[in-house]
Amino acid sequence: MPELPEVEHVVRALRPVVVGRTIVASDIELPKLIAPTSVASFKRQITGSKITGVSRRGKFILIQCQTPMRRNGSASHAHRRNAAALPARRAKRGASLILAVHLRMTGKFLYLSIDDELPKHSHAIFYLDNERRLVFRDQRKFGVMKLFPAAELPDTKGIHELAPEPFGDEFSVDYFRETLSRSRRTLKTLLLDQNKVLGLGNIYAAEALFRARINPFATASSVTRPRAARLHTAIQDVLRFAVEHITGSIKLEEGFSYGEAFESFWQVYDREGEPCVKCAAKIRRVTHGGRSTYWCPRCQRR
DNA sequence: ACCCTCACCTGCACGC
DNA sequence: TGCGTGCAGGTGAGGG
Repeated sequence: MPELPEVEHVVRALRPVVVGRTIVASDIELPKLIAPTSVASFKRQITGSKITGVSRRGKFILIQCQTPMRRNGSASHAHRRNAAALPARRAKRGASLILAVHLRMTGKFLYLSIDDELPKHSHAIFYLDNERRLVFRDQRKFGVMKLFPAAELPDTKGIHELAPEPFGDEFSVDYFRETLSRSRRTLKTLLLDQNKVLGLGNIYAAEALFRARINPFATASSVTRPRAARLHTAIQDVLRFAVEHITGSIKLEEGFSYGEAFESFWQVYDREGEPCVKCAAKIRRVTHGGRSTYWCPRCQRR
């Protein structure tokens, strides 16, 4: 159930095992996973393409693929357009595609050998040229996959609106303060808006607010400069800590696990009624819109 | 632009 | 044992 650190972990785990591999065949068991693209079109485009890179934008996993040179009329429309627009030598290499994957709540990648049994909820299977399968499974079926020409990445809906990466220069204290000052929503809500602050989910938002000692229900625009700076630091610290401590291999089981350091890492999330680690007050929880917010009523008074 | 509710799905833990 | 309820780390649509 991934927030940015979990997605980053998946990217790092995928990269060494799939980059350089060619997808020789695929099965899509759940057409809505790739909608509105049809299964036939998806397979036609992806089959034979070589995975050239795996990266991340926010919580999207971006798998770069290079389609092979096509001989005749079997070329895709995108390829044909490129062939017309670009020099012949470039066109011969085929099209550059991106498979953007969002895991949502329960999406996972598995890297299986050919005789490993497919687990339940395996919705997409990519057969690689080394007798292995890259499997996407997703119990709740919320995950999405989208295949499009690499050139369209900057314009892709859902991606181009995303806020700057939390570890990039663009996500500065100034940017953060500006963003807060323009919103009258509560901090908790704002921190979950991927177009404003990128990478947090329900857990890390709660943890960042706790570390910054700021009330989740404070109005964003009313947060003082020093508090905004504190929260900015807390966001980066929380995400960085998680990225550094998530462990586990996609070769074996379900994506990732948390190292021992995590034992004491979640200080408020899922700890309703337990004593605050700093002041021993009882951690509180409220739900709105089906989502829980956890906080310490004493440390995060306002 | 915002807020709220609902929707998308399955499974698990809980209380009776 | 079962059954009903609420909850789950994400996001988007639709109405106000």
